[in-house]
Order: sequence, then structure tokens, then C-alpha cells
Amino acid sequence: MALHVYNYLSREKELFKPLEPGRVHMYVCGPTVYDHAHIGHAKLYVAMDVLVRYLRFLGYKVRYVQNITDVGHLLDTGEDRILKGARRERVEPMEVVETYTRSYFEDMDALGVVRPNISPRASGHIPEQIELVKQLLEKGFAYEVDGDVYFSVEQFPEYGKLSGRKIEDLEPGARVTVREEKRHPADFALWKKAEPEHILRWPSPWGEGYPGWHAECTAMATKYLGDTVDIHGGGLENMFPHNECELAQSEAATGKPFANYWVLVGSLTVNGVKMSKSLGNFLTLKDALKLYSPEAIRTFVLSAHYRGPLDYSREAMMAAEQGVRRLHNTVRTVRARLNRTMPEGTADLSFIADLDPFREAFTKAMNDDFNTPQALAALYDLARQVNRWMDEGRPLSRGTLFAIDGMFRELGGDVLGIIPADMSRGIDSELLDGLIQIILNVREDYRYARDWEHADALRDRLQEIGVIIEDHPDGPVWRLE
RNA sequence: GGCGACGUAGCCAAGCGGUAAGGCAGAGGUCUGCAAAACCUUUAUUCGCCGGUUCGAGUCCGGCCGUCGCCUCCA
Repeated sequence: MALHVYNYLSREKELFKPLEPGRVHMYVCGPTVYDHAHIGHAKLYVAMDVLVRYLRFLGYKVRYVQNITDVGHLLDTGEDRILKGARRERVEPMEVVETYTRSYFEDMDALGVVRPNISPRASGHIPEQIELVKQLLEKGFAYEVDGDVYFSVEQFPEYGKLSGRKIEDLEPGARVTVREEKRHPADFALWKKAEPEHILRWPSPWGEGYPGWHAECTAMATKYLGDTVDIHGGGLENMFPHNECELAQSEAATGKPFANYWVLVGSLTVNGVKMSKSLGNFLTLKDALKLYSPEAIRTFVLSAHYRGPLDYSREAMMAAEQGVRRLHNTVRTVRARLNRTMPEGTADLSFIADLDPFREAFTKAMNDDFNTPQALAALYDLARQVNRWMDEGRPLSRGTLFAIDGMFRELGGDVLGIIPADMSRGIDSELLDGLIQIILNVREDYRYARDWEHADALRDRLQEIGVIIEDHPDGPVWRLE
């Protein structure tokens, strides 16, 4: 089965077909950089990361654009998030932005999230946003009122097609403070006039102001990816109003579909409630990374389907931690055997044939709308099979071990990002391995002489400094705690 | 009030018409000088509740209950 993707626009799984064969243009709504990222962000960006990785695994050339929102959005108090952050920390607004942009990339790097090809900043694309507003005014989709420019939802009959809302429904129940100057309560701002105290401001044909909440995504997506992007990703909770408005203003401006596939990710919850900055129930990624390994956080995120919700708990995280550890142990043992197996022997065809079903199960799961929980299950099944082979003492040729390691590297490493290419955690692995091998050789001599006292003393002392020794039938394997 | 999502073992979570994946935790066992790791066995007659369709339903339809999200900045 070829890749199928659930498209929120049609509410169906559709066969994935990019506009241009072999190439995928993808846009994902990025973070507003006014505070540190938390593990809720990890769910979205790890999910998107795996999506991109898998598309590349399939051979697509992907251009992945993810914006950095550094033009403040208004809080319900009328305050600008970034300005508020600046006041709180007594620094320049752009200093706030710079600090948290760096923090964001630092966290994503730590999580093994592959960086987008382009990370455009909203503040660096003001002319493009002004151009968008001008176009919408010219085409009659927008109107200006005293320095503010609004998008007129009534001029765009398809407004609501993504979120399933109807303009009529928005009227009566709307608790939005109805601004007098709006022609329709659901009209949204494309450009806002800057009040005197507003620091972030730019000149425009409508006076000094700043862009509306959704303009940046349209401006930057179309600039770098064209009028129609293949995949537009983001958080499910932003479907309305953000994605809906983005879609409306984009299609009104270009007259073309804005995105062919809308891929939206479910929220991370804590005790069933969404993790968010405004609720204060969040765990920053920096703190999370002190508690859990990056691979465990990724495994935790990937253990649930990306569209559904996922509930965070210490217990669930530990389950993920223990789970990947098992995977790592298997891979580590395979690699250790590979290192001491003589460079002879091609892959045993019977083993290779036994390997195929796992690869098929994995790709089948991923092709079905990126079903990572099932893909993960295929990896666990593979690990069990490999462990069984090693336990049975069947002679595994170098070629076979190489094929097994290769499959883990490709599926678990390249695609899911939960199996490091190098398990030594950045320590000079050659030197460390050499040193430990010397100690292990000494210990093996003691063991051969049945001098358990000395052999165990070496093992205990290594364990004290965090080096765990496992004795396997064909030799010892070491790992860092 | 409107729109939407979800409710599967102690916990996390797949499955969406054919007789309950996977991970963690628990229990028993095997291997081992011991340990670690691993492996084997075991843990839901049942998928929020009540009806209906069907030879057959977590899986489709209707109703009810519960939890959550969005409708205002949030990924």
C-alpha cells in the first residue's frame, strides 16, 4: 500500500500525491518565541519531524518550512506576549525573541528533531505581509477602517471549510468582543494600527502598525513554497481560527488551493487537561531532558497516533524509557557482536528472508497515515526475534548482523529517531571502548581462572562509575547506565 | 449554545466488519559461578452504557453517560 495521509480538509485518508513528483513542499506553524518550549511542543514537532523523515525515507525531496513567530500576538488583556516578556525581563523585545528562538532550537536539537530547511521569522517578512494585505484589498476581500485592515469573511463563501464552522454559527454564540468597526463579527485583522505604546511597529500604506495574527504564515508559506503547498501541518487546536483564517486569506489572494493536505496533531494533556503555558501545567523540555532521555521522549510521543491526544504522566514516560532501553540493548549487543565477528561471511539468506516481514510491517504501518504506534510495535517484534536468535546461539554471520544493524539504523534511527547511530552519548567512543575492552580482558582472565572475587570487583567498580557489564555467551557487552 | 475529538487490561496505547497489536508494571520459569541482559509462559470471554443493522460489531447506525479541546493568544 502506498502512503495514505488523513486530510483534515476532506476528513478522509487520501492517497498521498505531491504536486510535483518526487518533491514535497511542507509548511508547519512554528512557535511563538516568548518562553521556553515544553513537552507539548515536543509532541507536535516530533510528530512533524517523523513525518518529514519518513517522506525522505520514501525518497521524496522535502522542503520543510517552519516559521518563528516573533511578532507578538495579543493576550486577552490587550497586551502583546513578546512585549510582556520584554517588560518582565527588562530587555529589548528582540532580545526576548532571540533568547527563546535559540532556546527552541537547542531543545529541538537535543530531541533529535531535524531542523527545517527554512525557519523564516515573521519580523523579517513584513513587506511580504503588507503585500498580501494590499492584494486582498485590491481584490475586495478586505477593507480598511482607520488604520486597521480586516478580512471580510462574507466575501469568501468557503470560510469555515476546514474547521466545519459556518459564518452564521459564529454570529449568535460568539463571545468575541465585537469591535464596532468590523462589518461582520467573524472578520479578522490583517493589519493592526499600532497604539502609541506599541513598540513593535512598521510603516505601511495604512499608517504605522503591525501584521495581523495569521498573515505571517500565508506570506512565508507562499514565498518559499509557492501558492499551493503539499502539506500544511500544525496543532489541532489551531484549526480554528488560525488555520481557517490562513486558508481563507491565502486562497482569496491567490485564487488557488492553499494546501493539498492538512495534517493536524492532537494535543498533549496532563491528567486529561491540555498542557499549555496559560494553564501553567507544563514541563519545559529543558526539565524533561533532565528526567528522561531524548529517545524516551520521542518514543513516548510516537507511542500514540499523532492525531489523537496523549496523556503525560511519569508512569507513561517511564514505560517509554524502559521500552527504548530494551531496543537499545538489542542493538548494542548486535553491534558488539559485529565488532568481534570476523570480517567474513555474507548475509545468510534465510535470516534475511526472516527480516523482511518486519520491514514490511513497519512500512505498512507508516504508510497508513504514519501509524507510529504500530511501526514501533514492528521494531519491538524485530528486537525480540533478534534476541531470540542470539539467545539460541545460532551462528549469525557478519553479513546477517550487518543487515540487522542496518535495519535498526534505518527504521529506528533515520525514520523514528529513537536509535542513535552512536550509543556512546558523545563521549569519545573509540578511546572509551578501548579502555573498557582492556579492563574486560583482564576480567575475562579472572573469570577463566574462576577467580570470581576479582572479576566481580572489577564489575562492581565499573558499575560505580556508571558502566554496566553484561556477560553474554560469546563475550561481555558494556553500556553506560 | 455552536463546532470537534476521545472513552480498549493496573498504566500508556494500536486495531475501525471476521473473532482483542505493542510497551511498561505484576506473577511464574529458563539461561548464568553470581549478576545483568535476554528468552519462554502468564495477565481484557472483552472494548463507557443501552438499543439497532449483520451470519458475524471495540469496529457501522441511533440514543444516553463521561472526559477533553476549540469558538479569545496558545503547538
